[in-house]
Amino acid sequence: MRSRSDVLETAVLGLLNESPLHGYELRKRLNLVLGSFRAFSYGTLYPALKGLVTRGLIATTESDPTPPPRKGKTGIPGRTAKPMPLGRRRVVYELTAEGKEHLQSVLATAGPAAWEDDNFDVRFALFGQTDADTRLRVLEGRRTRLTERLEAFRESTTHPRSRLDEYALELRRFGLEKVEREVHWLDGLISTERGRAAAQSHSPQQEQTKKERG
Amino acid sequence: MRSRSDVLETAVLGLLNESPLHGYELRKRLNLVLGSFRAFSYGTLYPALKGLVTRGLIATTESDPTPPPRKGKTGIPGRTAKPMPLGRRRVVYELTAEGKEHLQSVLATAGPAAWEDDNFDVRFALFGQTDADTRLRVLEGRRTRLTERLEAFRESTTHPRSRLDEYALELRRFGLEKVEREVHWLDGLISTERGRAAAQSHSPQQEQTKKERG
DNA sequence: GTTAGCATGTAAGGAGTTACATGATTTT
DNA sequence: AAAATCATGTAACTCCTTACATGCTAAC
Repeated sequence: MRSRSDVLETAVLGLLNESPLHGYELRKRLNLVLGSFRAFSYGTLYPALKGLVTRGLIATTESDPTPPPRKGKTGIPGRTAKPMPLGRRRVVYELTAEGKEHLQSVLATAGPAAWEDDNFDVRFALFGQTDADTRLRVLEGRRTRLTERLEAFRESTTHPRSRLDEYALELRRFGLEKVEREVHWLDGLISTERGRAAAQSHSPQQEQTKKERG
Repeated sequence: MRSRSDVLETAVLGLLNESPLHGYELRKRLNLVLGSFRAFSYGTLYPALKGLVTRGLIATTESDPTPPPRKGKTGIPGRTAKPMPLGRRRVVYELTAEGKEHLQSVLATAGPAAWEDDNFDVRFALFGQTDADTRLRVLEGRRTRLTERLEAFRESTTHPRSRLDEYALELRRFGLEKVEREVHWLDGLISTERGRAAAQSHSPQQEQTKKERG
């Protein structure tokens, strides 16, 4: 079974589902969307794309070298030993039918794999392609996970196995605060999602009585 | 040229400088001090300790099995020949003279290696063993680093190369907020350190007073 | 006319994890 | 007597980075 990171794979699939892209552009988008906290290099991206092609989840469409191809030289002179002379060609990737299917099944899961540290950010970034029910369950799962961590954190503070000095304590305090802030952030998101779910479930038949009807 | 992580190495040296420890205990302390955001496994720790021994920075002192020897068996019958059959023995590590020297030189550096994401936490956790001048410079260096990041972040938002959807934007916003909070945290620490430095320069009792500072 | 950015890839290797192997001691 | 925890270690593997190799095109 596929267990691990999948972060890059999911991110690539998610971005390509929005529009086909070539590797270079893909990397920029990746690092924009997952902004600053997770930057992948080409040495990671290209082999990963290769793997996805092999597994049939994405397909390549070699594009013409630059849209205006007025320069001749298309004939390839003499030495053809190489598998296409590298250069300003672009290899455009897009999802296959299986790729779309796979992505949907990934985005529909709401288990630990979705809310653990490594994966949560990507999954959240792709919430636009995730259904409302799953969004809510992922947010709640993450919230539970964080409060568990908070619990363990506080316990180890009240039962100190060894004394920490001033600075180590301050570092812990700040770390705790970060987690608390994320929980608070999640609370806001969760209530927004619940509001949306309520509005949506009433919407098809009857309009929710939110502001009007006073 | 030692460039990389060094995180574990520095952390180990720092902890052993406070008191000699055996591997198992060391790991627990490590994960307490660097709490939750960086947990190392034995598969990482033991080889690292081995390496530090090889490099002469730490030395082992094989301890008697179980410190409280009230239970018979204190004598330990003719052993010593074998590398000791695995079990409840403890290999206690402590810093050598070179190890102490090395640690001091590491803790005295205030360059990017001290304030980049990977290393900052460990360096901060060891501020209790760092001199005031270096503490301040590390904090300021980190602050500058973070404000640079903030700048780049905002620029890429005001010059959007591609539009991000609602959730991706929210993720970015929250990420930005985290960085802003850390800057604010640093501001508090920096002013505390400055206050301390001022107070200390009035009572030049012990400790080093070297360095100019005009 | 040279620098900077675009574009694609490969090879070597570092840092860390999981799973395994072994066994003693404490607790239930 | 079983289970948990203490304690040390190794082997295989994963993920990712750096450095390299190649060459086009735009801008200064």
